[in-house]
Amino acid sequence: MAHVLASVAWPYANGPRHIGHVSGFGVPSDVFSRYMRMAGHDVLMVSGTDEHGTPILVQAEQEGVSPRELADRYNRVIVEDLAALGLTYDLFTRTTTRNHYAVAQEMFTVLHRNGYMIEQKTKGAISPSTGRTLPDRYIEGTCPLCGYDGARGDQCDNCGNQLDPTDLINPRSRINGEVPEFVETEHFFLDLPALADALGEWLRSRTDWRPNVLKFALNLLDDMRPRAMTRDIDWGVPVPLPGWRDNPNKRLYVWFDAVIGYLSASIEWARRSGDPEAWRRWWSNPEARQYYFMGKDNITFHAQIWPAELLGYNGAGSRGGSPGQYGTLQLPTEVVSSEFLTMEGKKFSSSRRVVIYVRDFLERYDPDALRYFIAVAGPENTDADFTWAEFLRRNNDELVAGWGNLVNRSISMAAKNFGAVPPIGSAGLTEADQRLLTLTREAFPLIGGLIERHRQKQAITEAMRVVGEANKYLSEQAPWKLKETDRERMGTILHVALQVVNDCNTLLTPFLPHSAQRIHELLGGTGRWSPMPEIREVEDLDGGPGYPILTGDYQTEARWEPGSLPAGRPLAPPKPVFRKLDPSIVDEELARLGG
RNA sequence: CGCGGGGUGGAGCAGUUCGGUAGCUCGUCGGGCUCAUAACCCGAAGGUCGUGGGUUCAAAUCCCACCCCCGCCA
Repeated sequence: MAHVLASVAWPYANGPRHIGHVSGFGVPSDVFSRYMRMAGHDVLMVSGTDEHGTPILVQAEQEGVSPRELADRYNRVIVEDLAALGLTYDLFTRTTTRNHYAVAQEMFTVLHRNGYMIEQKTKGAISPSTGRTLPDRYIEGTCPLCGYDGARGDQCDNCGNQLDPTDLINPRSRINGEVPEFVETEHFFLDLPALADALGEWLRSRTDWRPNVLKFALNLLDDMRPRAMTRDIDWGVPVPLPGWRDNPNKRLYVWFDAVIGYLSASIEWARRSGDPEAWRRWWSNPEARQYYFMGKDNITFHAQIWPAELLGYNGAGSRGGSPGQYGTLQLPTEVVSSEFLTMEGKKFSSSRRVVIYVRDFLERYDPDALRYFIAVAGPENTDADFTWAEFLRRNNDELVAGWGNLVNRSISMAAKNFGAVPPIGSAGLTEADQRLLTLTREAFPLIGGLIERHRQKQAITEAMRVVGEANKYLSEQAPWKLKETDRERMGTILHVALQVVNDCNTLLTPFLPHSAQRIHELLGGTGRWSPMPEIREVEDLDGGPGYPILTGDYQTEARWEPGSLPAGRPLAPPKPVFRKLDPSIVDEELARLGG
């Protein structure tokens, strides 16, 4: 038994999340966590909505509400969506809690005390009308190198060169078109060069990551410059230093505080659990394992910035130092990053309506249908494309025709002919029976190992292969032909088939938890098999406004091992578990997409 | 001229780390079965593994050059 921290990327609360988002961080982290719990590990899965930063302000202005109101609105939408997908967070919170502010400030304070936050004057762009930092990507103008007019402050999309906002010819704000002002401003920079050696040592000891993630992370080591961790902005966590704390226009950089969310959420979870120190089992214990789930755009922050913050907090960089009140904190065991999902060959884009929001998807389709698609065809190691035609095919030809049909044909034959799980006949088991049972038993360590190594595509494919073997077994044994001639043998075959259906259901539980619960019940099981998260309205622990959290009790009898359905357990004729979709949905959905 | 990913039978992908008869799911065609959501099972057709060189007894897999596609704050 190990302590396993599942740290799931924090969705940004400036709008509803689409299926690309949840394919990167959501489903993979839940599959992993559900499996690890079934395998007997003590899992803590935490996340929340990321609610600071300029895009929230921009969106709030567009919608004519305060940033807090906007964050409240989308926090709730996102919480509801993640709950509907069945993602089993121990705590899904938000970055606007008092607890988070305190933890983020403790991290900053100790990093500063240890010498890893250096104060520097820089030239920064601000919006003259609001006085706020104008982030590089919100500035556009003409590229000085290629003359392209739509170049952004950080990079030109036409020629690909990295730019500085001051390089741009005719710079203007993408938010409101005004000309940015470049002013001298003071900020705190995370001293990455002082942490580079420690970071490199840690990263080079990570040998079993997905190769593309590791390669990307190692590349980052080549360019370690100090990075600003404060902003000229009035929305965010105050900078906890004299002269800064009360300055309404200086705040911590959104990414500085967002990654701290993993720690603050763990602490919040512990405080709510009644044992305020419980979080240390995952953070202070060198034997514990920490996995971070995200899309590839977040690799920089999880393989560089966050480990650097931790190393600096621990006093492990070249400037030395000592940890603060949390003690030495553990660095990530693995940064598990997905690639990107595209939509009908195009990049997701809300403005161009090349998008399908989680909420809209779940209004028309079942959560397990989406979870199946993401698990079997998602962007695990390479970009993947979501098309409605492919979704239809995967759902109808694989999920319904393969797995759903196996469940349905075996239970319904047993129910109609025996009304219960039939016993093994006096002739015992044949070689074919043994073969199928053995093959199913052997699938447990194989598939478990694959999930543990984050090879979920291969894992679910292997589970579906067992399903295929069971369908083949039924066709070869043809129990329906024995109704009049050898009822006992018919019972044996169905007994074997039902055991395998039960075990396949266990193997598929991490991927398809909603249907797993139903199949568990169709097989006469009682109680909770695959638990679901619940939304709970809570008070802020330190006197702030209340908010909804996602949490749950995920203890169940489900174990990652072959089960045993007792002969004689009553069975009723089943209703289909999975919905077959009409091919017309493809055209309907395509018509909903823009452009 | 940057960084990252990719180009394998009709579709989607695995295999490339440590070279050795080209594999999976689906589709197509033919057959079987009828328990099951017209689902299931068997068989067949279909690929010069982006292009051109090179290394090697042997290359999808290693080396060099080139072409094309897709991303670059989710």
